[in-house]
Amino acid sequence: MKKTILIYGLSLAALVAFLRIIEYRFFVQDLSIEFYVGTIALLFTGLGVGVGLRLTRRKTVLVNSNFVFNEAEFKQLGISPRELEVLELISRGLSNQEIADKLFVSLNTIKTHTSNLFLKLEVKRRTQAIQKAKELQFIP
Amino acid sequence: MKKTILIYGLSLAALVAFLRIIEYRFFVQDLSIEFYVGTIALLFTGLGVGVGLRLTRRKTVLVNSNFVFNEAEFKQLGISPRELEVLELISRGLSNQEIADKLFVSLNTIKTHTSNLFLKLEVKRRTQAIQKAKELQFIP
DNA sequence: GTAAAAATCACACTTTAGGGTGAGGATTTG
DNA sequence: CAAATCCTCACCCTAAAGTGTGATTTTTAC
Repeated sequence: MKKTILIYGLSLAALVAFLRIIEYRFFVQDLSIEFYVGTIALLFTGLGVGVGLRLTRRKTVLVNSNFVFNEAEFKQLGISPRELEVLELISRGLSNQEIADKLFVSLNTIKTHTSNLFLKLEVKRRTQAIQKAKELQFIP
Repeated sequence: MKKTILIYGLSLAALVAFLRIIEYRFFVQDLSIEFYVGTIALLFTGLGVGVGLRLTRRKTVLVNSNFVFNEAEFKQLGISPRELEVLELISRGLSNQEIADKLFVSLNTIKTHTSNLFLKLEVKRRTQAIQKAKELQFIP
């Protein structure tokens, strides 16, 4: 990003300097104003497109590899942190017993969490919960 | 895209016309050339960024919606077409009974399919099957 | 036309998941 | 401090999932 800004500034400065130097010719030769405007417009459109592409390239990568948690929807559904933790382990394919062992709590506790999760996610099964959680971007 | 080009052309034309109209002031008031260059550069950089964003937005959508089935791995595991069908419905969150109803076969048939699937995918649960199937790109 | 693979189903059985209810302890918040 | 959340756990019961074995019928392929 800093490189982009630097290149940008230098391009602008160079262009201005160039125009300054040939300033007298600007009036003498009577090149149309459209020509200069067009040239500048073209140059900076190209730069702008480059910047735009660079901006979205990062966003695209973010969408594909990184994961943006949907905080808004998450809070609206009132899911607790512990429940989210359980949800993630469910999506990894763990059984309730395995989750219980991993979190050092009883099987019944996990069952309670999952029950509450299903209520909040409005689903009936863990497989549906996985689907919905991915849709809502609670898990990658 | 056509709209973009149209807007672009109109912007350029409008700018040229505008400069034409105030052309005499351009020399009389001796506003610095940097000002004009900067203005044009800024304007068209903005437009360029817009174009760049629009270009990549489509690509992003394509990346997210397209899905390439992993035929090679699929054949290697020896999964049958019917099993794949069941696998997909499992990943959609359907129960065995629902799958049976959808495919007009008995619950036991679906159980057999899932059992064979789990063997071939080397998993123990349907939630794990979902995970693995997505990893191997059998399902989106 | 026969062997192999795929699809179908049954029955019995075990394990896991899920629903409902209640309840105690910890932490936060007004 | 009182109310509200959250986390924890128990018990009971039903539903769904998964295992194992065996068998019949299509389909496919050679």
